[in-house]
Amino acid sequence: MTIKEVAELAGVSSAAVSRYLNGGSLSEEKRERIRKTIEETGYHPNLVAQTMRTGHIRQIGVIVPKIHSDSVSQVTAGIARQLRQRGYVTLLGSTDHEEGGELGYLDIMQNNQVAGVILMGTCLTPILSDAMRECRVPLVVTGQNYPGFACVYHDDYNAVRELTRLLLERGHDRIAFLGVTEKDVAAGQQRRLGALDAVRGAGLDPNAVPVTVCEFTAESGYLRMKEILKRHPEINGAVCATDTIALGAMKALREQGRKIPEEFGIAGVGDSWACSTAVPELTSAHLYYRECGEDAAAMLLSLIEQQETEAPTEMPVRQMMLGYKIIERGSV
Amino acid sequence: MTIKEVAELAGVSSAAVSRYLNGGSLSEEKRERIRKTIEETGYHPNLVAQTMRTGHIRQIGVIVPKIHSDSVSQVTAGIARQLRQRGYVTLLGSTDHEEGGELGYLDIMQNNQVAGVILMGTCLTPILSDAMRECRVPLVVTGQNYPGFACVYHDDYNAVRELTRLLLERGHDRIAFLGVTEKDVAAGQQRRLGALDAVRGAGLDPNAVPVTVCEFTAESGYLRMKEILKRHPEINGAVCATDTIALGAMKALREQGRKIPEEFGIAGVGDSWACSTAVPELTSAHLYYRECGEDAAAMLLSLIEQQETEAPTEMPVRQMMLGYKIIERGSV
DNA sequence: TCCTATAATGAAATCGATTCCAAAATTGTT
DNA sequence: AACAATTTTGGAATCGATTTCATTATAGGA
Repeated sequence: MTIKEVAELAGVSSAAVSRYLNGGSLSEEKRERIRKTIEETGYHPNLVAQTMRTGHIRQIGVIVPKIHSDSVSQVTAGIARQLRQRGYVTLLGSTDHEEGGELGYLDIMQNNQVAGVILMGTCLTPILSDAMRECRVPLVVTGQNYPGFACVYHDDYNAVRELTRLLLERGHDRIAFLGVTEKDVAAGQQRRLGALDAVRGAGLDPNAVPVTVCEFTAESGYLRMKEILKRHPEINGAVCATDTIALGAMKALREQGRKIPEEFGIAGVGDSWACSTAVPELTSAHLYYRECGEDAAAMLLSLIEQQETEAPTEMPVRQMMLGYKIIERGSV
Repeated sequence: MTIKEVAELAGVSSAAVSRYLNGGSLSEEKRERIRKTIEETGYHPNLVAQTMRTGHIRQIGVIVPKIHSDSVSQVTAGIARQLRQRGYVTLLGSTDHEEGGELGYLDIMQNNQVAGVILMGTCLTPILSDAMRECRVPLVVTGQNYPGFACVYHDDYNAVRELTRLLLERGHDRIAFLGVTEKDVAAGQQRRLGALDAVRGAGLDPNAVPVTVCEFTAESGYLRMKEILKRHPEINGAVCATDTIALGAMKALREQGRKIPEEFGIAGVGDSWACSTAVPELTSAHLYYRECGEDAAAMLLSLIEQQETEAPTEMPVRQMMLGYKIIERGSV
């Protein structure tokens, strides 16, 4: 079914049908004939042809490091939900943490003529930064604060700072920090800084805090925790950059017979569903992943609409930081 | 940058440039001039225009019930990976379990002129079945065996049967089954049948097995398990339709002071990462989610390629069942 | 050298929509 | 009734690619 065939059947020109669909002067009589024909034929305009002619496409590219991950899929759910509500569809690209995967997808998305891109940030390399700057369509970053780019991200620093403060208040004053790669500014650097600043704020020596770097897995948390317990048997608490790491670490603590929370306090970040199935339940900082996705999508769409309507006035880069909520459970 | 501009710069016709890109007779001299011009300008053909002209689009619609879920995101990762490898992109639609959401997305995908659709199945309603049959592009279902449609799914029945057999062999001979809605044939009906048939196979009475229906959450598993323990204090084992439910159920068991695995055995399905962080670690049936996604994508692409090349010969519907692997851990 | 195959070439048609424009129809004003 | 202003209308151009087709250049064979 094409617009021409509909026009033919309704006995009008294709221009008339187009005007019917998009608004334009049309006699009531033809309007009715066209309405009926479209109803009977079940005609839907071809979006590809529409895009071709107008240059407007309602597809948004979403580039994520690995869709199979609790936090990533939550953010993606938020994005997809918001986009759908506003009549857009999601073009998903999952890099599987492949080196330079974002670059490839940035190209793919642009070849597909997407109206905008949401990039879930992990490590910002100069080469990626360049590619992002050269991106011909609006772009919003989630989960990281990339200076100079529109971002929606979490208050990682204060979330972990408060979490650590809670541990210290509970008397777990010789803590270790199980972090992730520093290449990841939000989850790596910010969370570590938050933990160490809380230690400093309590009048303790941050240099005495054992700091280790884990993968984003429970297995890695388990192994690193075991090492720390061997090297620093005196510690009585651990702040972990993610829940997964914390849950792995708890296994190591059980093996060593450390009593949680009496002799040892532990906390994670992300408020994963698994927190409440652990023994004891894991204290964590809730981050608003879904909202992050929704806000990022909303921000992107407003950038796109701005670009389409207004003259290209210079606009300020928008950065949005979302709060957090400490969920206290039995592990501290 | 359009093909015309490239042609202009290279001093050839746009037809020549098109032939350069798609193969066709071209003198070595022009070939070189075009190559250089494309390199200098960084020209990429406009995929929308290409699609417009050829009718071939390299986008696949993927409709899932809820992207924020362990199993769903694993399958999606497999799909996206396979599609990317073969030069396709993923148009993601997450229905958030909204009533009739699949129908809406089926329309959206077709309006976007996708080359094919992968539908992650949950509940098959007659109305959905009709919509799927009316789908104008090839379609593959994952996770469910919908008769008459191309499917890639798991051996849910035998996975749970073997799991249950294991529990019984370990002496947990008075088991309960914590299932999910029967509207979901794979996770609801097949898994329940597997459990009950194993009971029957062991010479026990399947009618004596308490069966309950949970949501797909740990909280729900916790509540239902608590009820079962109150009503049937004699039971000494539980087979759960998902790991999440099982992990929730374990919390109820702890509260009641049931010793796992000495006095009580429990098992789940899905081999979630959280299985190995539980105390004791949860025995589960590993389902090949990622492979399911990859195989579904491969199957869809072969259908598409078949359709594009061959005459429309009548082809048999392909149904692929994937195996499972029992991962025995401390909970049985 | 001449003639026939074959390769190379670009003008033009095409995909399905939107939109400009000039012409036709309708309305309102004297 | 005559004219101006406004609305309605469909033909044709357009978006950026591919592909057909007729034509020209080249190669190979006698």
